[in-house]
Amino acid sequence: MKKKTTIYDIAAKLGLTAATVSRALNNNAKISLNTRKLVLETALEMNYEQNKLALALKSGKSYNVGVIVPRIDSNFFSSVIRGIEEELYPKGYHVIICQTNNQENLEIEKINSLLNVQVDGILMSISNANLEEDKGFNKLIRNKNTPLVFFDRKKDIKGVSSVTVDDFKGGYDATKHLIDQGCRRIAHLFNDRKFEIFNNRFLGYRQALLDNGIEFDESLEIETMSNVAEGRKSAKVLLDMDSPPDAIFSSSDFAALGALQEIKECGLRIPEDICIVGFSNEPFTKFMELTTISSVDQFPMEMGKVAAQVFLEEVGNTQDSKITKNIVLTPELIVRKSSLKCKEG
Amino acid sequence: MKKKTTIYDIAAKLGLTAATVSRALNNNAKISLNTRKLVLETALEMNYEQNKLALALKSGKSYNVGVIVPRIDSNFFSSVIRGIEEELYPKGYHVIICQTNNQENLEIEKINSLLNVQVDGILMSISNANLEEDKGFNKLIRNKNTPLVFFDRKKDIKGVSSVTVDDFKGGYDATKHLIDQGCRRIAHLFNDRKFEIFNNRFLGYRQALLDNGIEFDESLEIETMSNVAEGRKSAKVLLDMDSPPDAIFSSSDFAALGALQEIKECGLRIPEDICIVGFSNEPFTKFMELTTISSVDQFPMEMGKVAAQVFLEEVGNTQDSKITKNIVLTPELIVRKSSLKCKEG
DNA sequence: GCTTAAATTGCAATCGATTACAACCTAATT
DNA sequence: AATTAGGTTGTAATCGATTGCAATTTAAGC
Repeated sequence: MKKKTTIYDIAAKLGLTAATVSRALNNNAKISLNTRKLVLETALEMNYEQNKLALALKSGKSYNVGVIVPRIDSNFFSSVIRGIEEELYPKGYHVIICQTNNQENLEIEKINSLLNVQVDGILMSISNANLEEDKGFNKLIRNKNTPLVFFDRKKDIKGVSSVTVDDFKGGYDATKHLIDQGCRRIAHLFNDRKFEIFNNRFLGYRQALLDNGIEFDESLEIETMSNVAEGRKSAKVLLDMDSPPDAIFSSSDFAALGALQEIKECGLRIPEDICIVGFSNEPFTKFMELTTISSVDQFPMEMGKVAAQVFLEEVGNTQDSKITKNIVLTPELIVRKSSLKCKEG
Repeated sequence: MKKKTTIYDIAAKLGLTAATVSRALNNNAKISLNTRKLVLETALEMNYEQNKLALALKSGKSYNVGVIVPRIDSNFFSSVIRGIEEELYPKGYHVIICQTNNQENLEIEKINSLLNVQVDGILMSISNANLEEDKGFNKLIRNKNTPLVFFDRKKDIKGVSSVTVDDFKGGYDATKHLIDQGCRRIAHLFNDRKFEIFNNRFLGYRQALLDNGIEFDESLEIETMSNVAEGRKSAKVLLDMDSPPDAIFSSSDFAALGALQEIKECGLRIPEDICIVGFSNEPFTKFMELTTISSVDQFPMEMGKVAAQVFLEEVGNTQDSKITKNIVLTPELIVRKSSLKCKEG
């Protein structure tokens, strides 16, 4: 059984035409009941399976979508992809994965690569916010046949839909929660503000302070990359201050963890002395041995599902009047031990 | 710019034939330097991009591989997939993701689905070890055109290659390490032994005890599912014993964490009173605030790369004499605070 | 200047499926 | 009995690229 059987094989065996077989198989056209039954039986017998490649070429639809992420082995992105796959598979689509490692050139290259294999759409989280509108994107946009949907990290390009999370609200809620816990000197570990997501968390933090009559203190705002070591370093700086903060809101769970470790090592208590809230709801935040970490959940799987739905709408929409959707999901603050002073919260 | 340009468009513009254009584009046949240059320039001008779908249909190679996992949003599987993608993309392949949620029927369905879209190979981690050799697998094997490679969780089918980790050694090393730390009553939280991987960890544990003159005690061997709550439950059982263990080797990091939490809450110290070693080296094991958890690293990304290499060999091998490879990777015990009594380890 | 070989390019089939249109047969209507 | 409608099936083009073979042009050899 080397070669796969085609409709021609079936046709030959039955003394029919491929056209007839095709129609019988598709139940569609008016084929006599007899031949239809005959074809169906023979197809089963000969182990026939439709070659979707041929179909794709003929129909112009590959039923493949490409997903581009910086890396797949991060809880956030793999959860988004899970959502995408679960939403799209039942509709007949397959999901092709591409990683960029945050390299701009790879980003463009993989977009083109996906277009070459005739994907019906591309869902992506851009790695670099600074990216000017260049070749790859322009080509995507110009040729309206291939819908593009951004998720989480988007670029403002007209005609391109996006699904993001309300980072401003996330930052705001986290900060407000800390204020409600009685904290007044609230530090913020923020990440590169050139990224919309980080900037919005920052702005939410500032606004919450403002709304509650707390003046922001720039010395409490420390740029910190998203890893444990950097979190520790920033915490050290904060603890060395004359009047250290009584809370830290970190735009990254990893930095939050680093801060937590540093603070505990200095003999301070969490949340009694210093409250901590992170961002992203990484799995480990709830897997702490003692002090689970409060964090902001972004519902990545849900984000994937919604992005998939937006894509489905766009491919389904035959009109030229494509409506651009910019969907913003609402994040949710998950309060855990690291920030819960009063149990009656 | 609605429609994509094809070689026919180029040919028409140049008063040539598609055949000539194709050859010029492929540098291959003997096309005069003039026309070649002309074609190349025009192609660039018209923004031509090869339609890989047409190529795939013609050549019989889609340059797509399917990867089937129970779920993608687990650190282990997403790391494997990362490895696969990084290894395969440079060779011109794209990776299609499928999830089974551990449902057997979905497993078969997705195999067939992938075969229908003409993937050049399938890499998979089976969800259920009990699976009898049924339709989907048989079809794959019978039609030797599509290589199949198992990773991590395999099935013994002749003619099918696999890449796994030496779970026996992982279990052995973890246990031996605990013995070296002076532990003598070593408990084991194991998972469903119908799975080869869990059974091998179990056997490694037993063998290490045997080799070091420690008799195994069945009451210290508790079947425990891979989650925090179950880990706590089992730890409770162990702590309630007349002579509780002085160490726990868990076949799951999640169960290990549960045990750690339970033990700490009971006021016992780790590692002084009880040592703990987990399995899988989940990210959170090193992100503990105080007591980082020792664990066995399975090098999932490496596993993905190796599985991809095996696939590449199999597609590259035109001979009918396919050699089945069963590669076993060596895991590595990562010793952390939860099991390190003597600092001079 | 004519034959022959070499260099280019075109023709047409192929991959596997779909589908508009044509053709055929059968049975019903007048 | 002839016309017609309806039901079935075949013919051939199409999707976009590749490739063996044929055809043509060009250049070389004598």
